[in-house]
Amino acid sequence: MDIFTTMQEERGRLSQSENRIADIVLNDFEFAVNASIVELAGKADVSPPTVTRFCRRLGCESFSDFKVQLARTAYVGMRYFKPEPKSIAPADVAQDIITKAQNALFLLHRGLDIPAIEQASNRLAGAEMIYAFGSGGNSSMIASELQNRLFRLGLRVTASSDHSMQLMMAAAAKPTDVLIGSSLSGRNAELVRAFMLAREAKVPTIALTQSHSPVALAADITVPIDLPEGNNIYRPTSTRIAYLAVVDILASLVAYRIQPQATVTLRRIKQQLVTHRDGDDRQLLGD
Amino acid sequence: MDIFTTMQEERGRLSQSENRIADIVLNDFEFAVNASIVELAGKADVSPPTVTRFCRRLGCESFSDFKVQLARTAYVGMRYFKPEPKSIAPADVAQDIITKAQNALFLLHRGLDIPAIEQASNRLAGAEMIYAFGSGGNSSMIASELQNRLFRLGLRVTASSDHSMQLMMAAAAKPTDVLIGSSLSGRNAELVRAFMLAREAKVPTIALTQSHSPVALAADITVPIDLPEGNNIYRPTSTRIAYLAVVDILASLVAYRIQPQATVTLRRIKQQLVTHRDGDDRQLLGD
DNA sequence: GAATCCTGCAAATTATTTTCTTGATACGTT
DNA sequence: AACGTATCAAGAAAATAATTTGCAGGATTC
Repeated sequence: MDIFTTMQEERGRLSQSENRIADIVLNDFEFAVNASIVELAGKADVSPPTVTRFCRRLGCESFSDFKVQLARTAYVGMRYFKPEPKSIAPADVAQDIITKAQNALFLLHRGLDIPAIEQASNRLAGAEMIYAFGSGGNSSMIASELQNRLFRLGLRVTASSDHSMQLMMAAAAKPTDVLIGSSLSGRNAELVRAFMLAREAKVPTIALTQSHSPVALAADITVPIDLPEGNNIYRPTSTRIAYLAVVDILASLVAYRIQPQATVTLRRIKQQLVTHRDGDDRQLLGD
Repeated sequence: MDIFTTMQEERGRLSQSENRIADIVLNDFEFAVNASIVELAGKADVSPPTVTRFCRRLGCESFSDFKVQLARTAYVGMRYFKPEPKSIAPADVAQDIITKAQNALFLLHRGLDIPAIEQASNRLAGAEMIYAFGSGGNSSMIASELQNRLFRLGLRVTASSDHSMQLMMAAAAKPTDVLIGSSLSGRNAELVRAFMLAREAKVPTIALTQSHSPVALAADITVPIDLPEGNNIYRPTSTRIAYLAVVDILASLVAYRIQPQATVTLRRIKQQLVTHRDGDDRQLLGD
């Protein structure tokens, strides 16, 4: 666990002096990582020993250990508390976007439901046919990414972003198939309907979505992805990056599970690309 | 600049004692962030003052400042030096993928050519029509992402992953249009050809690709994206995430540039989605 | 052979932690 | 209700540990 989370969780259980320290660290992180124990104590209006005790309570060895822990999570974790970019200068915009993306990955990792992912990858690895569903600019990309990643492993996959097709496919699917759907908001009603249909037909379903959302509830297995969205309307979706990472993880696990088969297929695809020299992802298959 | 890069760059200019310190820090990072100056000095077989001088030379205020800097970059930067995941246990695979993705973002940020990005976004903002090209599972995704992001801003865009279409479009484009192409490897010959065609017709071209690659050389403006690929054949493309981030940055800058127009279009699209309730990216337009 | 630079020693300084003590609060007892 | 005791927080001072500075010897280079 990282120190920031710990600090926020412990917040209630701390004494008032300790809370003041926590406040300062949380608010003025830059100051905190650079300050000595005396400076920090001074600013919080407490004595140095209190700071030491504060660090210990948070599970650190010592004050300097605390600072290291702090600096450690800072790069990613901290920025989460910072609001919008300082300016719209290109460098700031770039930094903001990259930071947000890193943050999304950070938070994703924190909240990842490993057992669910494992279960999902097992299902996928054993499926006779996989249907990947998603609509809207973002989820449809996830769906095709699933297709893209899984077909390379020698699996039978089709992706669809078309609601009507999704319903028909869900109706046509067999219990030995798997239906996997993505919805960033978790409120894609059509996808829910497709999942319902699948459920009636005993087709296993996997959802990549926000937990407790309608889509999540409609699926057999949910791989929850819960991230706060930034609020700049021009700046969507570091969330999408988190989804892609999840697809990456799923595909990797499936690959490990069906290793021999996958190697052969990959080699064949690669051969194809090298021979033709016009593909654009030779490198991406490894070299 | 981060301390790791600095350390590696300074490596040659350091004295032997200092080099020994650098070695230890580079190799056993975990030890280094936790050690006191005496411990570190002991392990490197030098005196504590030498360690202090070492830190100063690297541009740090003091030893503790050095440790903070170290811990700071560690989360992302350090992992870069670590090899493949420890095991194929789901949790390790997940961590590996996420770390690699964060790393890609980190390296992207480090190597970002801001002026090029700014230039590119200006061109895009002023284009009468935008053609977004990319082939192969990955770059075609980038192309459609460009389309997806830019059309929301009220720009005229079309994306194509079809070589023949690309050539025809390049031939049909006017000097007031812009052609933007993505190639992860930089060796997509067809894209190079399309760029050549565009050049003849004085159509401005933008490339998202590896610097110094054929594609980069064929374009007017190159936004270089240089990242080392991991070598696990099942594990492609934290690179793709970096490309997406670049698209995000470009789109944001374009948005800022044409603000009033963009707001209106976004509102309209959003209206559309809310009314129909079946889209999946209401949130992604902001709220 | 001179100058420069590296390096460690010892001293000085600074930072951190431990110990001890005080004061406050809560709880149980009369 | 009042008193006493236990418990805990928090600071002061002392002790300890860590870090830095100044200085001098030694190596290296020109």
